[in-house]
Amino acid sequence: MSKQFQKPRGTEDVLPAMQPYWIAIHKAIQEITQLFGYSRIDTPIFEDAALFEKGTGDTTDIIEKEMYSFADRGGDFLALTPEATPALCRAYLENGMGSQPQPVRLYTTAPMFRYDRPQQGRLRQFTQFDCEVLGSGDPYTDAELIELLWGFYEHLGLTGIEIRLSSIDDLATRKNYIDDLLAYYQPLSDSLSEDSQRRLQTNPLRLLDSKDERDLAFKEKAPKLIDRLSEDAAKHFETVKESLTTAAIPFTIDPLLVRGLDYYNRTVFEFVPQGDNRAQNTIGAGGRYDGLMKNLGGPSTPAVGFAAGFERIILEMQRQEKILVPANNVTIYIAHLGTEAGKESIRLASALRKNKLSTVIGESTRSLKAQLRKANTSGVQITIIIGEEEMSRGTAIIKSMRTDQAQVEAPLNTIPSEIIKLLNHKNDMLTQEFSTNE
RNA sequence: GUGGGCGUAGCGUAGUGGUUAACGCGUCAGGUUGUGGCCCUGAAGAUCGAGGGUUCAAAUCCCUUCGUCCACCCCA
Repeated sequence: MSKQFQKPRGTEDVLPAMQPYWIAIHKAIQEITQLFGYSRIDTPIFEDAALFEKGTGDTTDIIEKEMYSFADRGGDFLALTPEATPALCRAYLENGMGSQPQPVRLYTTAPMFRYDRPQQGRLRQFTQFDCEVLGSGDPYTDAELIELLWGFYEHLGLTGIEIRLSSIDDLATRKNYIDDLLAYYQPLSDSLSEDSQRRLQTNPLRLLDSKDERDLAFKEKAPKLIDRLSEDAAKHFETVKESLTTAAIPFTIDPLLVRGLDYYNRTVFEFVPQGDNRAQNTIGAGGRYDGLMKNLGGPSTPAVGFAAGFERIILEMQRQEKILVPANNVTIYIAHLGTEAGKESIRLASALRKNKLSTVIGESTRSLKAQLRKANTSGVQITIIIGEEEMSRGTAIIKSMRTDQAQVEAPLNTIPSEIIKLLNHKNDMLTQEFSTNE
């Protein structure tokens, strides 16, 4: 025996039992993006690695240590997409979407890849729902995306989601702020956690994100960017807040909110389930990135977007006990005995399927009893029985599995219509039950 | 990348040095002549994650490795 293969670390099989969640998410995405007028786009699963180095930022962890990059046989240096935004921006630029009516509203769902150590809510291959509004600096679009994402979770029946909102201003102001932040933290260096001492060097904004007890007090007193926004950024932020209030979307201002990717400016936001203390609990996040397109070599084009991770949303659905089970779609099971009946069951199944009736054929190796047992556990509504006796008479037996009605024998060519009649009758009874209950 | 917990049939578990590794669910087959659900009986299915070591003897102790979970880091 050769060894059992295992899926690569940090990947998941989405088994049939989990498909209802995926279907529900895809459906919610389809509905909400349609309501907001977004168009679907699909981009390749791998791109020029430099796209992300320039786009996401070559000092971010995502690029520095987590990117699945490789040289292909022709020597091109490629990467499996670690995030969608740079890829969508590339597609926007490459396909001349800047010449279409602006802004361009796009969404996609795609697998993303990051070489990271897996834990709950963190996978090496995960799936994101991604929305971008390209070609507008209007603060209304920021609010629109937040409203869209809010509506998306509503469609899924999720409750208790908190929106954390902040503004990180534009690059110049932020740079000055970071200098001040460093000036504040530098003298305190010895009292900080090891991680935060490192952050002083690598990513000062992350100081505000520290969970270490030693850093908490300093964090509180640290200067906050949101208190000193530039006039333009402050005005922009005000409009975003007003728009959200108008749309009746609740949010909290989080002055400590920082985003991991270099390209963000002004509006940043995160969606976090309340009462969830798990580490990887952000189920959606995004912000504005007015500088990205220019970084990618295109004309300066303002844009804003978000990403939401399927797997984390599913964890939250389960935490909220939104338990979904696979629907049994099969209506009819054909139990058959003997070779002639076996052939007839193929003809019958074909006829039934042409009538849009979902049908499976029983296993010829099994006894009639075993076939019926199987029909029962698989939850079909109707079992058709054909044996030698029925074949000699040119008939088949229709047996209802969910009601106490006696089984009936009918000529083969009338089976589909008989079954349709039976199913409609049952549906009529159901609607009657519903209406009398009112 | 760092620290810690855990890996026994498809799933959930028992067994913590000593004869052929146990139980429940599930699967499959039977319970007379061609009819499901309940019940009964039986069977298949595990080289106890993998590799090495200690021992007369290892699922059980030790080491390595892989996977997984939790936290950090980071982020969806």
